[in-house]
Amino acid sequence: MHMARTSSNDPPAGQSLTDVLAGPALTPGTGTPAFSPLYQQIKGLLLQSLQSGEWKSGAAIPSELDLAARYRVSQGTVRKAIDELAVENLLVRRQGKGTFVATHSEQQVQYRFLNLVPESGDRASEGPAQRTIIDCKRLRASADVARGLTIRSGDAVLQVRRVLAFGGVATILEDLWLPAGPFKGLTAERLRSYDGPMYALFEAEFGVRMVRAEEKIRAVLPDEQQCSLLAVPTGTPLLSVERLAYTYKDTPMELRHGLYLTDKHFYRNELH
Amino acid sequence: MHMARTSSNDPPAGQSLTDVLAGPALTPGTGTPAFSPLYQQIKGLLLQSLQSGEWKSGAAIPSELDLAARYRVSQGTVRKAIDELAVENLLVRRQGKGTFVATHSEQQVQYRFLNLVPESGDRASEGPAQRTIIDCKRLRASADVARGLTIRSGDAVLQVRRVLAFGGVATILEDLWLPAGPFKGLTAERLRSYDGPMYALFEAEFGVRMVRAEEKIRAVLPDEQQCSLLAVPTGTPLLSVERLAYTYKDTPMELRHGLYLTDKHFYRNELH
DNA sequence: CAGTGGTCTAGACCACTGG
DNA sequence: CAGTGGTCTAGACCACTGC
Repeated sequence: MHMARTSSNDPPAGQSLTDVLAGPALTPGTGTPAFSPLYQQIKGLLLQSLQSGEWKSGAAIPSELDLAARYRVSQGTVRKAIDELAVENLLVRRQGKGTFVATHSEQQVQYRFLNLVPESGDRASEGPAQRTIIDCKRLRASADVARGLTIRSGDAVLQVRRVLAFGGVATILEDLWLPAGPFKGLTAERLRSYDGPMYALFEAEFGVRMVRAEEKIRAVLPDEQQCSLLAVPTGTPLLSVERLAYTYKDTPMELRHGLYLTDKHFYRNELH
Repeated sequence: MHMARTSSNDPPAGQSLTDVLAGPALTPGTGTPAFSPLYQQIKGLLLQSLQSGEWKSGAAIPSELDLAARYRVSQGTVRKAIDELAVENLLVRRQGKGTFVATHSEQQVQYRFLNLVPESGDRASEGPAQRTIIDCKRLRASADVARGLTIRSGDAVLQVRRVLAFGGVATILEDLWLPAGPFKGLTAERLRSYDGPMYALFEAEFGVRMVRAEEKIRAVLPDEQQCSLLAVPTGTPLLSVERLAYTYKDTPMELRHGLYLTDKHFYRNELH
């Protein structure tokens, strides 16, 4: 078996890291073992603890020294693993306090996944969004929805429709599709009674943390129903935002289609 | 003067880093000196060398060991500085070869700042864009343009208009505004004769490297002229993409307004 | 004050590239 | 094979938090 480390720097005997790893991690199709740095393996273990729910949303994970002892590696190595998870927004470091599991239920990151901002650029000025749940239905996945969520066509899904308004002006119309399994018990009433971002509710009620998402954006003209829900005249161009949101391990957990009125707002993006 | 390091770990006497730094780096408004880690200061020096043109686009910068010797710090410290610049896409690391100044003139990153992708998701399949320069005029900055580029209203700017087509289908109509100073001598002919991304030409001809950009995206309806240039019927919704591109030191160097036809393409974005 | 993350060093060794 | 970036360790000390 290929090991990441075979030098004299190996930790003293005991339950070494390689003992708890699954296998040699071969690269399929090549005869050469895939080199996997120790910190990447640690990262995988941390990810596992996150996914398994060992550490709850918003809670502190063990200190770097504790983790180093647990995995029998140096602090620097777990640091590097945590660094990457922090960059990916799965963990949040707070100097002097500890390292915490990222969550959608904090004021400062309320809109982590919403790139629509008011013309002024200042979200605080327009105040919080007014959320209106239109309905929440259980139905069978269409081919499109099934493909997005990588489930079988016809599998049970929940469809949520809602409108977001800012300063009393309806601005976003959204349809969401969720796999019925992980979100069993979700109702329109529950959605209406929850005061906070939907992803925060998903964390709290269903233990589902959205970690990453991809969006496909187009310009479209709304149909009659969409016009009436957003209270805009026909012929008003809207942003169509199709989002696929993933939880850990790149598992798609939500398909979302949004229509954004970009009259007084715009979709902000940063390029690097 | 506040120094980042005052411990016994200080390097031996000689031209230490603090000798070459400008000042104490106070935080305005507070009486406490701003703590600036060594690697951040190194990062600033590297940035300076990039900005001054000491290292050309695409060229290798000195090795980590060389830089460590130059600045009299450990390899790990310059490593951390380079790490950040690599994350920001200012530098590119290549194991075994060296660290290079990022450039827009490489095949693999041709479309670093263009988020429009074909429906298939595969850019290679549609081949390279056909670029048509419509004109390149020298004129006086309007209030809007001046505000974006943080110059004075009425200052000389260059305006470029072009159309990009994919597979023969006009898809993007763009207007660019550039400060006339840094881009002195730019003509429509020069733009037409250059085979490659415009930002690559900017690097090669004017030493201007675009490093970062912000985009504001809206859905709009094109006017008559825009319709004819893109060969779409009136009433076709288009993506309006307003980009402000920056070079080093957060200096805005280009204002760009694009209209994207999202019929067979979409604007792709990743959320974290 | 103890405990946390953050910085810095010095040195060893590994993986990769090219002559 | 020498030179580059990449990993890992061990240990010291700094900055920040909260009791």
